[in-house]
Amino acid sequence: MSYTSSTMPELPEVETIKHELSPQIVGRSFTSVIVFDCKIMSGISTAELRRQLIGQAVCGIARRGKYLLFNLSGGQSLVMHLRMTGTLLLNPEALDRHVRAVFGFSNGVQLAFQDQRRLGLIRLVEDAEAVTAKLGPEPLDQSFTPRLLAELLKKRHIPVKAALLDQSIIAGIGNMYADEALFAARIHPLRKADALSTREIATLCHAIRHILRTAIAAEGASVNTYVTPQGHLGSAQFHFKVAHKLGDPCPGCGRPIMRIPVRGRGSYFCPCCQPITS
DNA sequence: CTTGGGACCTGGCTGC
DNA sequence: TGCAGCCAGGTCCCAA
Repeated sequence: MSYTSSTMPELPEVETIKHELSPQIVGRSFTSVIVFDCKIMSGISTAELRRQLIGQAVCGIARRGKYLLFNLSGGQSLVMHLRMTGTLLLNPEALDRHVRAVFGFSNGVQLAFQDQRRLGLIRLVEDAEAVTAKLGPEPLDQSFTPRLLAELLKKRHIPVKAALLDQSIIAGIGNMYADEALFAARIHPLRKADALSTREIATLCHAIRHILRTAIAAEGASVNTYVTPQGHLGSAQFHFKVAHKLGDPCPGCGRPIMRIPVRGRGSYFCPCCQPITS
């Protein structure tokens, strides 16, 4: 079976990027800003971006959902979202034609924002909270308990898969990890969120956390475009049981993995291990 | 509140 | 071999 679509950065990939960038960039200040594709920047000219960034230090790099937040010494934040095909690369040897912007730092480090499909975003904001306020809770926080998940899902009469993908309900889960979590919890993606039992929600909660933690330990999933800023391939895709595995035997029962659209998104699951009724 | 659709975007794939 | 057209999906936006 071959992978038919690209992985996009979800929570584990963005967390890995944060982890690799922090020791290189935190405490350093911007010395240069080059923008090759101004579409990536939202609402600010290159000249203005340069004027505001150069000389500012990066106090810290944080992740919220799938957003990467560079907190700056002047109080602003440089917010990046990689969307589908965005990657951040440290000190690239050559600039691919998909590189949209390059930031230089006081220690000589160069950071390239590369994005084949040009859906990624970079924004300079006064307050990162303005961007992240709409996001639901972080699934890896201690506070993300079965009780909280039950609270989030109980009024949602939508497919549970759609609920997991809704960033205002839970932040950071994308298509691949939603499928993996639902398989691990043996829940059909079309089950209504408000119809899950307490036991199913508890299982799903633990599955989400386990899947994400395992993927972070594997430095994310490299199915197509994703690489870490140091250029490593992630290996989380080797742990996948259903995501992007149409027709492969289910690791649970051996029957073929199926794919159905849920809210227009390809959803991989095992009809035998994840029955619609239960 | 929900669903459904389109828009954005481009490379890879399919089918003729 | 060439080319048109479809598809992938994170997020936003609009209509019903």
